[in-house]
Amino acid sequence: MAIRIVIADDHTMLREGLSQALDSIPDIEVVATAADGRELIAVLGEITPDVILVDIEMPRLSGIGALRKLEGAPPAIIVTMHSEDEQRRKAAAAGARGFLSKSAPLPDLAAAIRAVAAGEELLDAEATNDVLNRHRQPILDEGAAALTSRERELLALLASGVSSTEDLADRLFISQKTVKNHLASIYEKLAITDRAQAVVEAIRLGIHR
Amino acid sequence: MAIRIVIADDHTMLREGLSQALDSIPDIEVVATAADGRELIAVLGEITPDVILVDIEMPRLSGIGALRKLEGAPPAIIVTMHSEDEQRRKAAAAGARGFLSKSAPLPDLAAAIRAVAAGEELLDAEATNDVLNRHRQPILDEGAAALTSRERELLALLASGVSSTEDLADRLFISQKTVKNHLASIYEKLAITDRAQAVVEAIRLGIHR
DNA sequence: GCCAAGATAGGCCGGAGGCCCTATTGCTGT
DNA sequence: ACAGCAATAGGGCCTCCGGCCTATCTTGGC
Repeated sequence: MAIRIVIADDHTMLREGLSQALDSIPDIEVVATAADGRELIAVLGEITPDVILVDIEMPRLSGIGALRKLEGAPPAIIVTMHSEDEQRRKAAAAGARGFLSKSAPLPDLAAAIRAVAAGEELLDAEATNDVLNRHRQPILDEGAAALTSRERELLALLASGVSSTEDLADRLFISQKTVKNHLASIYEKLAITDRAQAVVEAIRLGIHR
Repeated sequence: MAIRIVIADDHTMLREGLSQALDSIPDIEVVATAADGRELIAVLGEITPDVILVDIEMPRLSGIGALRKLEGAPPAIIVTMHSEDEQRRKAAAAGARGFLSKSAPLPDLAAAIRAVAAGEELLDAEATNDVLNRHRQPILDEGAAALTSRERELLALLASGVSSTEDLADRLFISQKTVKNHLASIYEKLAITDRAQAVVEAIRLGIHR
């Protein structure tokens, strides 16, 4: 269902931080991480993700070096600190399908992952922006995508701890009856049965605030 | 209540990634981020966090440079990619209270934040490990810390979507009555009233899986 | 101009959930 | 030895929640 990715970066703070941030996006799932090129190769021997995110600067075996050894591996997005054209060229030559700076915003990274997972390429610096724009929207599950705006509002409130029918009605300026109707509709779409499960789903789908 | 921190790093992926990862720790709250030294100074003009995390390598104004201008600012932890003694020395001279490599594991970073917030120092490379060990445990809210192991188990199940009394009882091999008793005790300790709010709190406190 | 879908609101009913009590067993620390 | 607490279990009560249906009004698409 979700796009399964592996992250390779030697700096734990970036690796684990990015891992949690991406994992919290509903249509992206981080299935493994690696601290250098060799670990990445070992990981890909065990599991096959949809996309891999690879840092260039890594000890023992660099990202570019790892890609060269990984013919036919999952499509890779090269992520780097100093994004010079020289490195972009090398990355492309090593078989990368995308190229992004670590200074790129997270939504762009998410869009790049979706784009590459869908078979697109992000190597040309000029064309990249257009490709990203086409993949801005998260691919939600079937039910979640069918939620109406009012249902999302209600769900966000629920996920913030407003659980009683009365409080929900007051916050949305509607009758308690309408709150129940919306909830029933949410339950059906998300295939759940009560408010507690609704909170679980709301948070999983990133419907907050 | 929670330790309020600000993160300064020019690479968005690390900044935002780390921000989300740290924010998900119950006793840490990221109140702002900055993309370079000048932004950091501007941010600290507006708000006063308990601890600041500062990268050294940043455009316009480096982390060290920013610290030199920030006499009397909140205690700072310097975070860097290449942790050489030379940099550690400079960081200490600029008034930093802690020094960590970006390759350090996240739990160590969290421990460092707690240590510095409590007034300790992490500048001596050898002593750092002992200090960190003294701050491994997250500082949970009063109520959450009082939860028993069985209550945590139940809460974790709830947060995974097992919401009915019957299912909870079956999963824990206890009677439905005992489930209700545990829940009542959880409600009291967390100052909440129902299962939906319990899910919100469970996830906020990191009680999962 | 019409139909579908969303937002609103109501009724009715059965059962689940929350609240208040009591009680037993076993472990832990003093 | 005893107090305290965690874990277990039960009874009774009453509210609120979820399921099922109907209905109106508005909006947007074809």
